[in-house]
Order: sequence, then structure tokens, then C-alpha cells
Amino acid sequence: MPQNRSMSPSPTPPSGPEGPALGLRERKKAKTKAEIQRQALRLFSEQGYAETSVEQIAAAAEVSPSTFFRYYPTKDDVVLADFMDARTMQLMIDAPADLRPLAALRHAVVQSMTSLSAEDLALESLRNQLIRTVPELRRGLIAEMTRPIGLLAHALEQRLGREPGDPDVRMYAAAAVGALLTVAEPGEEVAHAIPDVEAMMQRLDAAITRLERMLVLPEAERSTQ
Amino acid sequence: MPQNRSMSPSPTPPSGPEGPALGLRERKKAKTKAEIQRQALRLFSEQGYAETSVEQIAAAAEVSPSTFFRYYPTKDDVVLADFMDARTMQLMIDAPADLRPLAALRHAVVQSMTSLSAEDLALESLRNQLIRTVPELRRGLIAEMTRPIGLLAHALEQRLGREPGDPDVRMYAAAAVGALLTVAEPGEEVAHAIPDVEAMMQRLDAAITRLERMLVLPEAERSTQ
DNA sequence: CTAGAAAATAAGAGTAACCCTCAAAATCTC
DNA sequence: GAGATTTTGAGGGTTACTCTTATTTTCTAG
Repeated sequence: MPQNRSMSPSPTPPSGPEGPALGLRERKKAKTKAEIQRQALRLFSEQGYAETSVEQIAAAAEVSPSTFFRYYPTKDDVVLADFMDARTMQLMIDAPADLRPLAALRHAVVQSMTSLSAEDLALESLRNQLIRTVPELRRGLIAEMTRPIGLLAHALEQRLGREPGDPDVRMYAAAAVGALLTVAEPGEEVAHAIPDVEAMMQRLDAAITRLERMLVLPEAERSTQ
Repeated sequence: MPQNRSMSPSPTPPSGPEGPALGLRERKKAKTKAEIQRQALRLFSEQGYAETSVEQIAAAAEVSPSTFFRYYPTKDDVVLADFMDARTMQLMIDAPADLRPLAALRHAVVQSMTSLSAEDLALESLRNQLIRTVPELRRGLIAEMTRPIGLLAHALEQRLGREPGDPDVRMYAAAAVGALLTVAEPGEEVAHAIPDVEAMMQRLDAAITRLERMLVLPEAERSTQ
């Protein structure tokens, strides 16, 4: 297990493969934040989302409730944070140039997933299950839609050399995110004990295939200059 | 003013143009619900959304807080309720058969708007302004996306004779709603004192025109039967 | 018109997510 | 090691929302 989270704070920063030599303060913050999320996800899956109070989470993570709210402004955020984050979008920007937009998105998601440690992958899986099963969280995820739309639009602008703020790109991103988000529905195969990443990727593939048949980004208008 | 809301409960039901002869109980309920919304919107526009408590609204509408929550399960709902309701979707189903999907949607919205009394139109306008300006409400509207998606998908199935539950139709609806919802952005012309319906329709037209260029519903697959 | 069923309301106590402020503790800098 | 800065803890306050119970209002029969 090469991941060094949640254990002894080595006096000399270990700075793994990609650690840009954080100071002690930064490392502690990251550790606290991760620990809060770990405990929260554990409690949620054990006793349910609504049945777990922030106070309990804080106690389990050995911090005060106010500290909880400093790291996660809302209770939702402890599950929803970092969904479709800037890192993944950078992967999309850097994806092979010949990939169509949604193929590039898929590429980025795959890259992002495979870069996770086994431990983080398990957490990710848990997060996904919670989002799919707890209506409150599904709503929260959808409510946050505008953020991923902005990120996706930005990535598309970069990849395709479009004008910043191109309304076609923005609307394309909005349609895509809207269509893909609602795929994560509680649908049929709810009873899975551990919904693995395979299943998630299969759903994503199917959705992207379907979406590419109906959604096409128009060519850039020939600007006057 | 042919609208008979909020005044003397006529002993004999007046049953206006479309009143299906409600009993006294039903009429009173409708009146109470409308009055709560009226007062809520008034207070929100006067002192702000967050600054207005449910207790205040209940007091202004002369009901108890518990009654408020019986009619509107959340504070959001007093603004967001009935957005893209079943009535509008029926108008879409009944729209001229030669209209393309999004044109039919536009048709339904226009029909729905023009059927409103001046008073209701003013309320509608206020609602729109609130949704556009209060971030909390914008989030709430987006979070509710799955409901209008379902309604739109159903209407499309009816109009186009598609199989119930056709995944293409569903995804098309999701993409359309996602794209159109995020159009209602606080954008440029925020400073409008009274954002009239004209402006709203213009935005909708522009958005639909743009969307039709990039989103196309695939033909139904030839089923085996 | 009145008795009793059914529904709507009010009142009140309780929970929990957040917000704010202030003092104590930890970390950084020199 | 001293002082500036940041993070944390503690505690009090607000308010959306829930649940329970008693009272009032409307409906329905006879």
C-alpha cells in the first residue's frame, strides 16, 4: 500500500511520486480532511445518511463540529466534493487530440480512475453508491451541475480552440452534463452489494454512445476578423 | 378582474370558466395555498429570500407554521412549485403535430403564459426574477430537474408514438432540460426592475434555436415485432 | 337540523444543520 | 525562543423542518 494517508506523520516529508513537498500544516490539513470524509462515508454506509449527524462524524474523526464545517461547508459536500474536479478536466484537455469531445471525456474519467489506489477506489465506489441510493445526495449532485458544466465547457474550448465563452460550447456542455448526470439513476440493479467500477464504466460507455448519436457540437462560426 | 381569488367565499360555488365545481373544502384549500404563496413572494421581494422566515410568511398569510409546511413541504417549494407542470406538458402533447419537439415545447409555454390573468402573470414574473437572482433557488430549480425531464419524456413519447421508457427519448429530454435550465442564468441584464415576460420568451427562443442546431432525436429503432 | 365521521388546523416541543464570535492551541518565521 | 499567523474548540443562537396531540371546521346521514 504505497498510499501514505492517515498514518504516522513522518518528520521528513515523504513527498511521494507527485508530492510537491507540502509543509507540516498543509499535510495535516489534508489528513484531517481525508479522515473526516473517511469516517463520514463509513458512518453513512453503516447507519444511513440522514441517521448520521455531523456531530457523530466530527466525534468519529476526533475534531469539533466547527472544524467539520470548515472543511466541508455542508454535510452534502463530504460526499459530493471533488466530483468531476479540475484535475479530471485537465486530463481531458490533455487527451489525444483526435478524440471526439465525449470520447475525450471518457478517456479522462478512465485515466482518473486508474490512477487511484485500491483504498481510494473503494472510497470512490462507496461515494458512488451513496449518491445513487440517497435521494438527498442525488439532488445535491444535480444541483451542482453548473460547476461541471463550466469545467467541461472550458476543457472543450481548450481542446477545440474555441472562443472563451462560446455559447454553443456552453450549451453543448450543459446538454451533455444534464444527459449524463441523470444516467446515474437508482434504476434496476440497485441490489448490488458493492457496485464496482466496472459497472460504472459500462453505464458511462453506454450513455456516451447513446449521447453521441443525438448531440453534435456545431462548427465555430466564422468570426468577422 | 374576473379572477375570484382571496375574497368573499360565495355561498354558491361560482365555478368560473373552468372550475369543475369544487366543494367548499377544496376551494378553501386552494385559496389558502395561493395566499401563502402570494404573501411569501411579496415578502421575498421586499426583504429578500434568506431574510424572510417561514414564521413571517405564515403570520402574513394568517396561518400557523405547521399549515405552511402542509402546503409547501419546503421553503423552496413556495417559489419552485408547479414549475413546468403537467398542465403545460399536456399543452405540448396537444400542440400541432407538425411541430418539431422543441417547437412544440415553445408552443406549450406560450399557450400557458397567455392563459394567465394579469395578476397571475405578475406573480409568475416575480417568481422568475427570484429564481434568477437567488442562488439558493436556482440550485433548487436545477435539483428538481428529473421531474421536468420525466414530464418532457412522457410528452415526447405521446407526440411521437415512441415506446414508453424509450432511452433515447429520455436522454434527449434530459439533455434538453439540462441545456434550457442553465440558460436562466443571472447573466448580463440583471438590473431589470421588472423582468417582463417578453424578455423571458426571447431568451427561450434564442436557446431553443441554438439547441435545435446541436440536439436531434434519433429515429426509433425498428423493433423486432 | 343535528350527530358523528373525516379532514384541516393550531400549538408546542424537539432535532439538527448551519452561523458567528472569541479564546486557546498549534505551526510558521525570524 | 518570541512573536505573528493559522487552525481549532467551545458555546450560543437561528431556523427549517418533524412529530404529536388537541381543537376547530367541513362534510355526510338520518
